Amino acid sequence: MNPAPAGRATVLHADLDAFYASVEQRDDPRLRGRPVAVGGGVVLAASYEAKRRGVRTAMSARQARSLCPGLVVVRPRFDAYTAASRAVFAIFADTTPRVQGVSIDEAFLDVHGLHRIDAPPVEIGARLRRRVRAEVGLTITVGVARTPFLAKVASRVAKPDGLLLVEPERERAFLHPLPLEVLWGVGEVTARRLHAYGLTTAGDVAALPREVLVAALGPAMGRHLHAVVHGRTPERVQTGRRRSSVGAQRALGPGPHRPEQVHAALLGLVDRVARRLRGAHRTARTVVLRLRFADYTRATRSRTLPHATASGDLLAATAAALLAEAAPLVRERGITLVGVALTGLEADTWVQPQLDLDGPDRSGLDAAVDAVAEQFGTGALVRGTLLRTGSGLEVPRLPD
DNA sequence: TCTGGGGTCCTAGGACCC
DNA sequence: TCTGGGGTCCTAGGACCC
Repeated sequence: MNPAPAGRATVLHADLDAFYASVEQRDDPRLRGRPVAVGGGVVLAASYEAKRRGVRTAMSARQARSLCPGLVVVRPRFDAYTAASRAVFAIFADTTPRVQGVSIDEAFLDVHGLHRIDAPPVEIGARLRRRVRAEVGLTITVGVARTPFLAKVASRVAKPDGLLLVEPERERAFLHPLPLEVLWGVGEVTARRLHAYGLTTAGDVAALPREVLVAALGPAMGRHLHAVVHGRTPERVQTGRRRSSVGAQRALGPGPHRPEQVHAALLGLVDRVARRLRGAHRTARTVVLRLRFADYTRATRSRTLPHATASGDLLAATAAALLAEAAPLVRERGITLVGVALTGLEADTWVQPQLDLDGPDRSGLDAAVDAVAEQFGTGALVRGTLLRTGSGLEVPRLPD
């Protein structure tokens, strides 16, 4: 962080506090002021009353209860969280057109240029907090800084129910005393590696040459961390990014599970993600099967198709083939979780469903066209190009 | 401490091509 | 003859985020 960096603090990071738990406390007055965890077997979110007593996300409910005897565990209500998130994001969009959603409960807002007609960034942040509280009934913390990364760290430090501005000339003074775990992107493994070198703060890391970090952590993480502790991260908020994968998974419990059960669970998951894929007007090229076993080891198997598709049948057949390949692993280790992800997503200018025209019923082109209409709606225009018998049809989608 | 469900990005080896 | 270097794609695994 050489001389004071140019640029002004015009990036906001807005992050709802203990989101799921706060929605539960908002909707049920009996939960207010009490330690609350949302989840079933595992804690998905904890209220600040619970966090103060050591309850953490991803902890088992049993462990959480033993740490915090009065803990109230409530089942998640995802519809309520989605609705609350939409309401908050509507306020974001009303604040600035340049919003980058990070997850269901946080976003970056670029308020560069708004101060002339509106107010300084800190005041925009303060007003955002008032509006979210008044209109949605939730508390939100806002960090304001020159870059998204610094704004994110600022909101972490300011939580809960806070507002923190990091002025460009104070970045080093703000960042360097912080424990390195606070840095976005430094998790358990990286923190442990750095601790092994006797490093505990961001400032400790900043004292090291880049080559040392690269040697210790690998090229990407080493370069990233070096840039981070010297305040050199991108200044732009990235709007208009599209998701690059969709997935679903299901824990099956300790088992043992019969192969037909696993197969049926997988088909249910494929059906779900294929629907979401089509709902988003996207197609996918790669199917990834995710497995977890009784010994908590994991495995993935993937297959890339010659063409992107949104065909539920083809995706299901591909996933089933991957599961069949992994059958020996499943038998030996005992499966406890099955998941499917679709990657290599493509835009929806056209789709190429792979239809087996030489299938057992030999139903031919008409049936194939019907299947396309059923899957993609009558808005799909069938061009009718038979690429090769059995290989598929090109189906351009009409513009909305 | 025995663990949910949704994502992003990076690494490394092998195949294949020029 | 026998062996270079670079690039891309695919597959599997891992770290990290909320």
